[in-house]
Amino acid sequence: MSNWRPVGPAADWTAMEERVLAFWHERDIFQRSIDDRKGADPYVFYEGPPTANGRPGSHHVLSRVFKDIFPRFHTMRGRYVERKAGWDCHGLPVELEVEKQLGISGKPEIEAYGIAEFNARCRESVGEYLEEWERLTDRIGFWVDTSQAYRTMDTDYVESVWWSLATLFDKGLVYESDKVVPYCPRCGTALSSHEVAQGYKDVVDPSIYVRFPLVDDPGTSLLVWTTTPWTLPANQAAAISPDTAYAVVEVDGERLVMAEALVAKVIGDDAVTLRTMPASELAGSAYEPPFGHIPGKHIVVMSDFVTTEDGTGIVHLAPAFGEDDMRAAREHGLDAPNPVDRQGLFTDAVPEAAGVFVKDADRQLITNLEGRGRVFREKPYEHSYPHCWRCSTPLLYYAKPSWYIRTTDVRDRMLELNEQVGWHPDHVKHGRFGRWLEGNVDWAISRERYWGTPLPFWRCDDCETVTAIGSFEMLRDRAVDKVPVSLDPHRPYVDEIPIRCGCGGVAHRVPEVADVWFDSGAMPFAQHHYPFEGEDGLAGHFPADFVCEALDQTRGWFYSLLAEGALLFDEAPYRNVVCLGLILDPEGQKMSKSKGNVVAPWSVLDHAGADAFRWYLFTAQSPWDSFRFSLDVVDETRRRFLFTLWNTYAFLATYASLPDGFTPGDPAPPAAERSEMDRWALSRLDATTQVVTDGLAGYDPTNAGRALESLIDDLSNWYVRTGRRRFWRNDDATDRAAAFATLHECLSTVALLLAPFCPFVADEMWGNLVAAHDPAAPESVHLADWPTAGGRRDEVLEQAMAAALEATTLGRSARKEAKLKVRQPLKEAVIACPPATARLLEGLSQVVAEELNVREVRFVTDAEGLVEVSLKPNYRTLGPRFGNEMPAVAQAVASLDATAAVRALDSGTTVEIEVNGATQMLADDDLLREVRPSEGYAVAEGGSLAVGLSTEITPELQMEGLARDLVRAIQSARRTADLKVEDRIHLHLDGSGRVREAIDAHRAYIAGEVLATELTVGHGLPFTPKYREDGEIDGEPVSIALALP
RNA sequence: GGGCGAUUAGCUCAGGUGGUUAGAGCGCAUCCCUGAUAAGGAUGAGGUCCCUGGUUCGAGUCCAGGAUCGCCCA
Repeated sequence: MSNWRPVGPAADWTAMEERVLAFWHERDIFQRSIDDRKGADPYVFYEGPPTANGRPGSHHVLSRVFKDIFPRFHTMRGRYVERKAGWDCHGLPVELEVEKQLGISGKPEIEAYGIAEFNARCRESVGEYLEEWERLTDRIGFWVDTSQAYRTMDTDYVESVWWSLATLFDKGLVYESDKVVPYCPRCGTALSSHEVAQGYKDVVDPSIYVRFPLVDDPGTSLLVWTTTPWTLPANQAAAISPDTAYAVVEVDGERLVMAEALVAKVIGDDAVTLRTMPASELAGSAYEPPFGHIPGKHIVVMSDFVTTEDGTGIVHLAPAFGEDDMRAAREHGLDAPNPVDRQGLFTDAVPEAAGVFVKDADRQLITNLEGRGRVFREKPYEHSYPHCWRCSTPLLYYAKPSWYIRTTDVRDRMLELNEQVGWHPDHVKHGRFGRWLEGNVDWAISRERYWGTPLPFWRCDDCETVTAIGSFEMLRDRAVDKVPVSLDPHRPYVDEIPIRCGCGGVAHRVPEVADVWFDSGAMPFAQHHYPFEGEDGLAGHFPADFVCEALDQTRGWFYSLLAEGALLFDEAPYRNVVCLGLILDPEGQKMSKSKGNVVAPWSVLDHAGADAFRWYLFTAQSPWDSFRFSLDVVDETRRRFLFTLWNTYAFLATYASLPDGFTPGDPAPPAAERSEMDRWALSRLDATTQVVTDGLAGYDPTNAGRALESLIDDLSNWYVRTGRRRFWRNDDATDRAAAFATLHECLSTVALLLAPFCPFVADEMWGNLVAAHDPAAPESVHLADWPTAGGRRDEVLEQAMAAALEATTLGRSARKEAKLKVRQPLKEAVIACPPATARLLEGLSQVVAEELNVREVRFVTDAEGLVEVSLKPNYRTLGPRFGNEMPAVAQAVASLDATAAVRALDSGTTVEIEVNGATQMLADDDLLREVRPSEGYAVAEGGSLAVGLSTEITPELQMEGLARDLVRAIQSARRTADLKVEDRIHLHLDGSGRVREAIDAHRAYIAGEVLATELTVGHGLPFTPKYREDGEIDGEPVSIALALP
């Protein structure tokens, strides 16, 4: 009793996927796949939390399917793989979105609106697209538990983050410092270096060469170059390079001072150098500041950071607006006045531009300078300048107090830990990521914003001591007033909870919130509310075996995870990292809404389905390369791979379900006793199982997938195509059983191997191939164990099959050349090849004969005139032996009598050649043979063999060809008449004399092929036909009539 | 300006440790097959392997320099 479900064409792939999805939900397959492995060795996966306040795009599908494939694989391998989803909730992106919704902008307007209400809106906003994210996650088959998702805004999560910040504070790793930081005046907050990294843009700024007239040397000016004219009002000094020579040059009657090396570049050939001096001579000179309102020393100082790569070798110092400037100012005891407010507007200290945004003030400041004859030259300067990664406002470098984590303390440790991580691609370890770590600077973690984890630091109003609060319990203990039971640990509520300081005073929370990257870097412990819950701590949850994100996360999540892992646990938080490339449009341009080249994931899913989408992403190229993505490429994937797979599967299911078919478990000969084709298929299967296993274990789905694709191609286009007859109306029941058992095992195993890649079709196949027939088998492929290679690898056989394939290819080529169509049988094919190849091919000559439609395949390997032989040197063996004598060797080989040499080699002796006067012996291995049949055949040659076809068509062969044409015509008639494959018919034929002759000669063959239980010939129909047609074959009239018996 | 990566057919990509006809798919052209059929297959055209130099008997592959593109950083 067979339970085969009919398999139609792969027309509606998405409907199949929806069906499988429903099955998973109904039977709770995902949860069971985890629960089944409870107690097993855990395989830890961390979900890097996306922010769900926007629609998911195709690039999210990329990372989500890569996050899916390895956990699925390791689950099947027997590991316990929990998969907790997560959502990043805090941060500027969310605040900005809400600002947009509310139609407000900037901090003053937010505060006017009210922080409590504003944060409430933020909380709502992060869930806005949650439903779509979950729907997409489900539809692409990303198995992750969204019902237990961690959210960085949750009270428990925040408490864990507090614990970590307080721990670091108590270790002395947190400090507050006045530093020049990249600052977004619109958002009103400093940005961390990894945020700055995301916002570089090429812009054109005005650059000017400004005169700083020397006080003691009227008519002489320092020449200073700057690309930020707006910083000139805050000028405090001019810096020069201590190792550089400076020159006084005369230009158009004035004297200018600059680095000697830059004179030609800046002034040109007109410059007349009056004298040069060492930097030390220039140091200490006083000059007239560009703007006079802000007091300062306004002298020349020496500083190491000054170079002569561009500019004039004299740098204007505005300590409030540059990191180097600030350091130099400290060295030389200079002040750092800051005439710019938090919105980036000039204060009244700069009357020329009071109230103007600094970047907009450039023009009027330059005009002002020009009016006073201070501008030597102005030219637009194109450079890349950092912008706010969310709102695109140009960042200012700006001195202000910020909170820092002393990551530089663990820099070396992070480098050590990085050594333990398996990076994919591996060059990231010492390249992009390693170099980034080497240049580590302290992590600026404070943000003067609203929607984020509040820094758990309370500063005493009296003694200014800072206390770090590491838990809500501690907060309750220390709070001046009673803390509500349902505390929302966000602003403004925590701001309103003063605590008692040790000095007896009262402390208030500092106003800042934490960098969102600190939140996400805390997920290994915060997602489990560590250390507040459970005895086991992080056992089984740390470190991760595997994380995966886009390559740009080297400075983002990959870094924040490692930094927090090193600081808190002295351990690398992940063992393997897979980096993913960008999704680009077909022209290689970044997808962006403004360009209108975005491919929405839903359009791909609705049209091509999730399996095709996934397969494309896994196999198109290495994951870290960019994807030139379009619907077309996914569609091509589907046609090429999935349809081929489906056809093969449909073939098996269709024929197995016929009365003479097959039910899994039917007795079949052991693999070793099956035919060459079967053993070859099983050998290929075992080889592929090994490659796919190794590939996935090594985080290389690309080569694993490609190996699988090549197996499917072999099965479809060689094993099934050449073996179709074995499955249907094969009187040899043993052979039939062997064929079915082989193909069934191959496809069942393919379903297992494919399960992590294309979980839908894999489960669909599994259901029909395995689960439907075996009550003991898991009902879903995702509950099954990963297959192991069966040890049936036979490399000699695989080599032989490759030769057989080559022989058929060459034979077809020869047929084409001779214009002999394949349906016309020919007498023989002659395969000329070395004896070793012939031995390989002998067992497969039947297959070759059928493919080429020849009665006989003959091998010619000797040198008796049937073949022509030529010899070439085998460079691989001879090269190392003869080195630079190789040209002479090649010449000697060419002049050998090939026929005699081959005869000698075949009889086991060696061949002598003379190289530069010395006699050398060559063995069989040292010479490559090229053999081809002699005259009288249509020949095609390949690398190691040549195939000749006898071109003579005897009347007998012609009859046979005609009979085959007839069969084809009758089969076509059967189809037109809408008969079932297994319907028996009465058949009546008529035609010319030659046609009748062919029918007489091949009567049994024709009747057998077309399932005719009765075959009559001649005029006048002996029955009422169900269908009839008249036509021509090979120019001969033919009429066909058929009826059901 | 620095780091990392890439550059192979019209397009998308493969090409252990150097070895003498550089491969596949798509597209194109010409065909074949006909009970896997709303499929399948073959043959062919198409290549200065980015450029220049070097190492070597021999370089798509190794080395140096350069060009272009991308990402990251200053």
